[in-house]
Amino acid sequence: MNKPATIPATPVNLRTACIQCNLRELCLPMGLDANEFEEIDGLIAARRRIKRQQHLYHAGDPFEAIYAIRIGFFKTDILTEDGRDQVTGFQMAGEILGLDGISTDRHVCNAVALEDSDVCLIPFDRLEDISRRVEPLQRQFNRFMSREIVREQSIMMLLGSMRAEERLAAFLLNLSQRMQLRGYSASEFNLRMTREEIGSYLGLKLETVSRAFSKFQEEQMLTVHQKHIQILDPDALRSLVGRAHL
Amino acid sequence: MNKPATIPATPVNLRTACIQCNLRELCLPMGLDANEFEEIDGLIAARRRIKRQQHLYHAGDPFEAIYAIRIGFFKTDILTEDGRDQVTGFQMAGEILGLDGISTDRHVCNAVALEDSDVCLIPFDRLEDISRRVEPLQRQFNRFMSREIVREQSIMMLLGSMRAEERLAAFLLNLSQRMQLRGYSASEFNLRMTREEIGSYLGLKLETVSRAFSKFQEEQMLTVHQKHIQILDPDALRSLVGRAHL
DNA sequence: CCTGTCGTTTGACAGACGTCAAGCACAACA
DNA sequence: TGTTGTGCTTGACGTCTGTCAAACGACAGG
Repeated sequence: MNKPATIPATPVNLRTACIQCNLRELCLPMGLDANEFEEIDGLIAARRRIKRQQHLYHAGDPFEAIYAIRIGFFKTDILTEDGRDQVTGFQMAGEILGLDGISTDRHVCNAVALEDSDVCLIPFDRLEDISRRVEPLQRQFNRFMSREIVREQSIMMLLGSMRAEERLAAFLLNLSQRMQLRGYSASEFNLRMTREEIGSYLGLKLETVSRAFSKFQEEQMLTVHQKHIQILDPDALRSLVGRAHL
Repeated sequence: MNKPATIPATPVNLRTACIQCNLRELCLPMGLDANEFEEIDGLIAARRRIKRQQHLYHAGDPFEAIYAIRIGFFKTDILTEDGRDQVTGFQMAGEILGLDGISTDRHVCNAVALEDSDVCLIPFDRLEDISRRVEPLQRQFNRFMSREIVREQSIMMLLGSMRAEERLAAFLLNLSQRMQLRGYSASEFNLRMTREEIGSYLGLKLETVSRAFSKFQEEQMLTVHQKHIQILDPDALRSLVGRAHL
């Protein structure tokens, strides 16, 4: 049995990592042409395998690289000295981890795998370097940063102006849409996180999340069994989110 | 939609805009040396004067430039179709507006001046262009994007895990610190926004904000008269924020 | 198979904040 | 100086969500 020492050797040819990756149209190299793919050769320094419940990085770690998720599912969270703890996001294949570390040269949050995962390690100075030569990569990277800003704004909206059931509905619809983008069913999937983690992300207690699930099930909007979700009436969920509460 | 008619002519020599600007150590060109200042010549395309209550841009406007605030104070907010409205941030001199527009080529939120203001218009393609040649500018810009991500994460923490008084305390301390950075008093300043805008930002109703102010005043942490704030006991505010609620 | 643990569900209750309403302060303006 | 409007304060009350507690199912280890 081979225990992975540090960064496990990968048989993958990293020189063609992105070209061969079937996530390339979701991920950083989105929209690059053949020539440009040549140029971003060497963007990926390594692959790293992270087992369930392991950290990819910790808050406070020096920031050296960002990570593109190839396979798996992560959460990011922050734990403050006074014991406050909050999940700041859930990330899936094709999404980028670590952008918050750029500002202070240290990671601000923890990144934890919620299932066995596989990430591409992109040294940040290398990314900056190549970005200066490959305009579309620069453009794409800026878009990713901005997209993260927009994503967080929508969480702010959610936390600031929605009630429990609206929050959960918005959360499920968002998950559903991201699953679909990756070729999975939009209506049926398994949650990778606990009720407590959902609650933490949505600014709710786990009991409230659980009650909301039960309510949705009573009202035939979906079925829940453990982590398995089947959305029966997405429009009902949408109308929940889209209705200003009086 | 009251868009400002044109871009008013400015007598300023824009070729030396940043060099002569006393905000340069807070703003994008932070840390650039003399040579690099030469190179970012022409980064600023124009200045724009925005009167109180006027929009700098609207949600949905095509994204072409970001804005550096020279003088003044802004809020950004989002108004959804269903009538949900939320302030997503308050920005002061030296801070950058418009980063959220990069991802979709359209502005996501509205930017409204809360007092007569003056901004530097930075065409985004020009910024990208110069960033490719001037590494410190690229670096600095990436940091600004990342800083915005971190800022929003801290709002998420606030909205997700703090109670009303803690939120207001955190808000006031943040304002205070930013005032101080700009050479103003950390303990005494005027709010530029209404209770309703504060509430919207903090995910609270204006009455709750008002009550929290009154409570703080009763407890001698500060004095409030209208928009004038004097912080008497910053440590008391800090301990409010830093204490996990049981 | 039993047992302990963890995640979840559900109920009863309490408290923080929202809602609604009235009245006040201050500024703009006639 | 009076009037009007906007923003703010304060009170009474309702409700959503948090808190505390009990019990259940799934799963892992002995």
